[in-house]
Amino acid sequence: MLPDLPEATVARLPEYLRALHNLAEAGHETVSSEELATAAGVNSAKLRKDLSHLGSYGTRGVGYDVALLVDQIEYVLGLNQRRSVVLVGLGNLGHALAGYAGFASRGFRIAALFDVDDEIVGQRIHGLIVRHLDELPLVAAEDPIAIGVIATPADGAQSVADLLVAAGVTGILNFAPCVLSVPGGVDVRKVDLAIELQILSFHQHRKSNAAGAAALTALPGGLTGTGTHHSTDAAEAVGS
Amino acid sequence: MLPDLPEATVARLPEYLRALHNLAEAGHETVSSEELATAAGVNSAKLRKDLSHLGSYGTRGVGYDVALLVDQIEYVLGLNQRRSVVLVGLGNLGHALAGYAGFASRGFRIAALFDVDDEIVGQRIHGLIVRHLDELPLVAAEDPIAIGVIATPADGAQSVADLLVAAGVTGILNFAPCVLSVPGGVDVRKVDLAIELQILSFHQHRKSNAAGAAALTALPGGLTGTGTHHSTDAAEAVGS
DNA sequence: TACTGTGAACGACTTCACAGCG
DNA sequence: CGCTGTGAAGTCGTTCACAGTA
Repeated sequence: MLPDLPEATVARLPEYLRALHNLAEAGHETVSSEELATAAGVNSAKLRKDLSHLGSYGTRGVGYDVALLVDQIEYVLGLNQRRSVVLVGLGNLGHALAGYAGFASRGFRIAALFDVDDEIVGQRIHGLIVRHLDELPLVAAEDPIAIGVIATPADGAQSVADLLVAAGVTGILNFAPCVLSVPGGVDVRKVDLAIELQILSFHQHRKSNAAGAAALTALPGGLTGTGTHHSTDAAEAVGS
Repeated sequence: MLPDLPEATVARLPEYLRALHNLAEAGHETVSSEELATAAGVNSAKLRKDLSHLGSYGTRGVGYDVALLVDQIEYVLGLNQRRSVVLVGLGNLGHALAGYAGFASRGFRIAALFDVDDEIVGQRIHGLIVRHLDELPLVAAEDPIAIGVIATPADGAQSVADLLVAAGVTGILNFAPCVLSVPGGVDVRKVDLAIELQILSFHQHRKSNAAGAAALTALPGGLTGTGTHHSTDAAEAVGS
């Protein structure tokens, strides 16, 4: 029933979905691969190939039906069934995550907040009482947890992951700066601010080192601006 | 001077760096590719190839000198020169980011906080006064800004990006759920919680759909546990 | 001997370019 | 005619397996 999607495609589907929601709100009923691609920040060939993997049917000469495509993508991503999310660690970051609107927007429900600090346990944050981490098994027994978000310091993260796994969680989003080891079948994704900054730093270091050399090897024709970037391509009109 | 590194390698260097710092604190003077690889959550072949791109010299039969490797990686990533970071948008998330310790830990310095909301401008957050976004050019003129972090709602993000670029910023970290378009030579990286959750959701949906089929097509030999995962490989000891 | 560094095989993803359909 | 869907080519990244060295 579910097609086998390349990881790279899966990672882009949520972006397509957001672009489609925007288009729907703006009143578009159909959209061409070219339009949707620019809205999502990719090129149209990639978008078409991605959508073709879903077996999704566009209409040649017309484009894709926006509402239909939304349904297809939401189905494939499993966004129909509401998934319970628990958040562990309510320091600065956890506090912010608890209030993040994007959480609720796509079928995710924050089921509980956990911490181990006595100063934090018992507090009400964005409408939920923070419970002690020890209660996690009870909560999980009541209402199966789909996804656990770890926003603790690095040293506690592995043991939190172990608890989550023991409670039946099969998807973990890790904000702690460390590697987690989990049994097979459990999916871990990592978000790390410091890593992102260091990658940006590399590219700047690279550019400033290249600057001297670039002056010497300047291309005849002198079109600058095609620098190092994996980012959104800003070229607006490539004259033919 | 700087070697040409594959993007995939660049993205892993910060993780190696963190692992190395941990090892150094634990008193290790040298480390083998195998040890470092597990500490960083990759396999050893990948690690060796990555390091070989830096032209880094390990010692055959021994391993890598921890302190030396730290220096090499920090140099390549450009972490020697302190880079100024500005943060735009001090809602829930921005507030948390302003207090994030990881910011300062690797040569990044928060130079200023900006917002447009009169309720927020003027507040002191983690030791810095929030300034109005209009003052960005002044701040940039005084002290060149390397990296801009956008933590605003999606609708404001593009114009913030434009202002940052106009102020000479060449690296942007975008937390807003939207695509930014920037001129060539400006590097944008995106962090999006909702996307990560949706990817996790996909894998769960996939697993639960596969469950029925898997029971029928169970492999002779019956080794379960090698599920769908791009995550840290949890295999602890693969007996030979 | 124990480990690194690396050519070569492999696999994944992207891009091209066009056949084919509405 | 315009646009999707897709084979085929090209690019990038990973893994293997071993030669070579301290």
